[in-house]
Amino acid sequence: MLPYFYSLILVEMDYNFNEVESKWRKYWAENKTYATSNISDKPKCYVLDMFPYPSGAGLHVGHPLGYIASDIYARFKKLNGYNVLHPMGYDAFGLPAEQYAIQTGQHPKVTTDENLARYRDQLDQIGFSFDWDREIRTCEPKYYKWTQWIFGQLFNAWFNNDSQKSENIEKLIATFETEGNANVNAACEETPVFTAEDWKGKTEKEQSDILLNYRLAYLSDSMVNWCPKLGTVLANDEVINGLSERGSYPVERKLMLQWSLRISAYSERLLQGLEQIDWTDSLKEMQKNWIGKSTGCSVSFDIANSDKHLEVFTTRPDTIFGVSFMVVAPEHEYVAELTTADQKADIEQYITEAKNKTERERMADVKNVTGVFTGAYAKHPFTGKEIPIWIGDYVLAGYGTGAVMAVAAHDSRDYAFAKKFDLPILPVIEGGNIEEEAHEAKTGKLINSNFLDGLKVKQAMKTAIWKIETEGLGKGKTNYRLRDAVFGRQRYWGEPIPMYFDKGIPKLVDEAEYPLTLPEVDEYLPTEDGDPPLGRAKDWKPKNGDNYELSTMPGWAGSSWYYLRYMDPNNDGTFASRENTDYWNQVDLYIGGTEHATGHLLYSRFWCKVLHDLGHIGFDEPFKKLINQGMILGTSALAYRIEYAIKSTDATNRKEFIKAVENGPVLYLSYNHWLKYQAEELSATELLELIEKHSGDYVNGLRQNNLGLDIKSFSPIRVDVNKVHNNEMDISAIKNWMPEFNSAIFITENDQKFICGEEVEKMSKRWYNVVNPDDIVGVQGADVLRLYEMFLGPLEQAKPWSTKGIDGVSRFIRKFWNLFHDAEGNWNVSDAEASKDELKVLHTLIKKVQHDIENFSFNTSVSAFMVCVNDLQKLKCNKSAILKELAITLSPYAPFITEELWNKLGNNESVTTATFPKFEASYLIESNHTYPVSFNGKMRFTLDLPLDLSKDQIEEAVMNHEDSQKWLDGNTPKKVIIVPKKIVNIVV
RNA sequence: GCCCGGGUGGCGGAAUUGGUAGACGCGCUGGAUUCAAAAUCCAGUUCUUUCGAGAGUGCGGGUUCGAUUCCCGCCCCGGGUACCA
Repeated sequence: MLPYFYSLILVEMDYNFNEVESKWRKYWAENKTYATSNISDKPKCYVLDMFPYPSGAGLHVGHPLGYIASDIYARFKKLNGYNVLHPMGYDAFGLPAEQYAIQTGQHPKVTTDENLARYRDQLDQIGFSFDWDREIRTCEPKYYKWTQWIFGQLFNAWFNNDSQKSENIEKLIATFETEGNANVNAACEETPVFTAEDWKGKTEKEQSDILLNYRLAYLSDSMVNWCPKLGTVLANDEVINGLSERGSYPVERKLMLQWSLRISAYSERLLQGLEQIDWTDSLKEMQKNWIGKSTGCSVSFDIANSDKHLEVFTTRPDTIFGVSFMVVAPEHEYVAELTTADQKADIEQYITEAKNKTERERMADVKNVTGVFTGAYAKHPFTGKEIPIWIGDYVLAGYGTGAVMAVAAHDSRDYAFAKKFDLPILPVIEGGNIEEEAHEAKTGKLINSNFLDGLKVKQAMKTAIWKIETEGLGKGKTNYRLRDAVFGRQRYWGEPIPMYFDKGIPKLVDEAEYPLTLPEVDEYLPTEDGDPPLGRAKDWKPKNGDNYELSTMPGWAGSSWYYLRYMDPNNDGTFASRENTDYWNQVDLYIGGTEHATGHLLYSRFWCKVLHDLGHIGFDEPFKKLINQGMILGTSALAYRIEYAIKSTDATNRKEFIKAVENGPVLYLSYNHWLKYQAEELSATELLELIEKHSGDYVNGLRQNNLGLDIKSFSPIRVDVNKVHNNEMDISAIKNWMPEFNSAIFITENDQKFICGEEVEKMSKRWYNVVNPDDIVGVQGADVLRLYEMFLGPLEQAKPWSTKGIDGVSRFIRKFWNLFHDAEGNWNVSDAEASKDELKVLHTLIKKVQHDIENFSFNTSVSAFMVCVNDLQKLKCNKSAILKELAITLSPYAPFITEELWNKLGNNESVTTATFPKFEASYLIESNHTYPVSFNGKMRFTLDLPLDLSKDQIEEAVMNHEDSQKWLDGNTPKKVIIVPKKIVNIVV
């Protein structure tokens, strides 16, 4: 034990992060160090994080990963003279708070505010440079006032296919009034043609219904994803494998009157826009797949003995002569008409079965091919041959026309259908193994195809479309998979949709009445009539109409435009002034998880384009560059519980004794013992000896009664990772953690350590593997947390959290501190001039860090800092000129310690006002370069040569080297390759 | 099935994009300091080796003076997506 005063001195000498961090946290808040001005001569840089939903569990170490990266970038940009917008806020409407409200009756606002306060506290500890004056919360009326306003903009807009832009609905109404809808080319529901006279003759209700077909926000009867358990509808991206994203409850298809947004109108622009933005390929690919563009053509097939036509969409018009049957979806509108009398019973039964299948069952049943013949025939448009028409549930009602021309030879699904029902398979492209499988490749020449014979597939496609178009059978066409987004939610905790109904006509709430605030309700459940919770609100009536819309907006409404509000967060006259949105413009860097690829990131782009088209903002892509941070996984700690029974070596009184000892202690085995036992390097006898050694009395007692342990198996038991450090368990902490470990016996390694096994899995409370950032900050300091999270690996890669190695970063911080202090802990910085070696070390670092930050390679620059500090330590460098620039360079990564040292270096202003040092190449130039010399690719020796030698001079110098003769071994070199500043290779 | 990523020591991961593979950190080994420990510092640490060297970046081939990097064919892991015609 150390004398008390001695340990005090030790503490004094070390960097006291607690004191320093709380000091600067306070200073930054009081001086508004990170407040950003909207007026500046400086170039702007907008660095944004995906704002969090404040859940009850608080932040875990995975959350700050992206925030730290963006903070480093923002601080770096600020040091480089940019006016940086780096805000934070909360996506505060959402299901968990409402579910909690249903259970407890506590208002979701209360829950949300509590969670939010904890989030703020956790974020503050990590030292982010957020401008908290710009904080936004999507659940606050002053914010959602403008979410409602944007909804109004969507309601009052339609998409003109000719201009490929949204336009004001007034313009469309004017057109209807002067010339009807015949010449209007809009993204809309199918609407019968009418003249100006017809339009004027229609009632208000009829006009309203027609306009709903055109509006970007519209009410319609549509098939929606209904989740009975959550009591609400969900958008397509909120349904994963037939289960709800939140809570994983079953989802079914249901026809409902619903608000939707016409995002499908923007399919092409959302696709094209991807070309102009700097996102990762994988993310762009996800959006491309989600939009799902496919080009081909529509073809109309006459139905035999009928005046109807069956229209299909195909991407393979080249295979038209291979059509051997047609399949329509069970929900297709012609099914009843097509069905012949003798097929009627079968068809009806099939349709009933298909209807009763849930989405999930249908998905699970993909391999099981089903279908029924309708009894009807279509006529081939070119050959006139009769083709049977079937129904089958592999054809989806919602895509294309809900009917396909089946080319069994060249489509695997059609092939499977044909095999199952013994339909003809007609190959029309040479090659492939038609006996075994469909020949889907788009290569080879056409055969058995009349005018297409001999053409290559690609030519045949063009020719077929041309022929189909000239014969009036169909048209070249593009289809998109992207569906309109269902916008209403039958829930309480969301923005009220600013609509009311007046004699059944939906009308927009007057702008002057925004925000339409969320009314209070007695319970957060649907009403007895099945209305959403808002139906419970008392005295909630519109001035002029009958009732308000009762559904609320989905979670993604508020997050679809929040990046705009940060630009002008307190503006009460508009969502954000044009002046501010023009200045801040696009988000220069957006960091967030990939899970929002088909939700938030698509909706935000959509809203941005609409606002742009309507003239409210000057750009039509919100996020110029986007980086996805990888998920941080948990590393669970395992202790191996020994499952044993008591065995007796003596039959006498066995029962009694067993009864007496049956509730023996729980035994846990340390990892290495367990490993050896599994590998049979540790015998059962040896294990028993080990157990005896650790449990002394217990095993002794057993033996005295002629009893022993019979080891059956091992169960890996998860223990709290926060009580395990570098795989070593703190046994006393675990014993206090949960009663079941209290009397347990831990069989340790030979060095008395108990080592845990590992299991990488998602961070979750139930695996006891959640690590909170505040725990790390409390023990190691915020700078260490920041540096360590960056050091963990590439930002974009998913990686398990592990505290292995955090000590290395902690050591680095201490070494860095010690550069400024002598052995006694006294300030020791000299004003002497820096040496050439010291300058070289510093400028190598500056160059590296600058390059790394610009390329988002934060992990490697932490390494560079470590190398630099080690080198300076070896040089015993304490020159202020070096240390000053080093502090600025490190400040984006470790703001607290650098702020403290910067201040101690005699600066009154925050380090954030400094200028990031420029590296000077002159310090890095070496007069000599060490050339590795290889013979036939094998490195043999190195040679120091001046940098300014010509190739010939280098060759001469190499050949004159004594070792060269040895490796040449009397041969003359065939070739000498010299890569300047890199390598010399001699081929013999 | 299809579309993206990825596979490098005991571990996390580097490699200026075709030029000395394994930076940096963890862990481990040895040493210094200490009455002792902690902390700190120094040295070593891909594997094999007869100490000359040889092999080596998932596997098999290819291009090249030279391949972790480029090409072809496989295997495995992660993510996305799915009867989308």
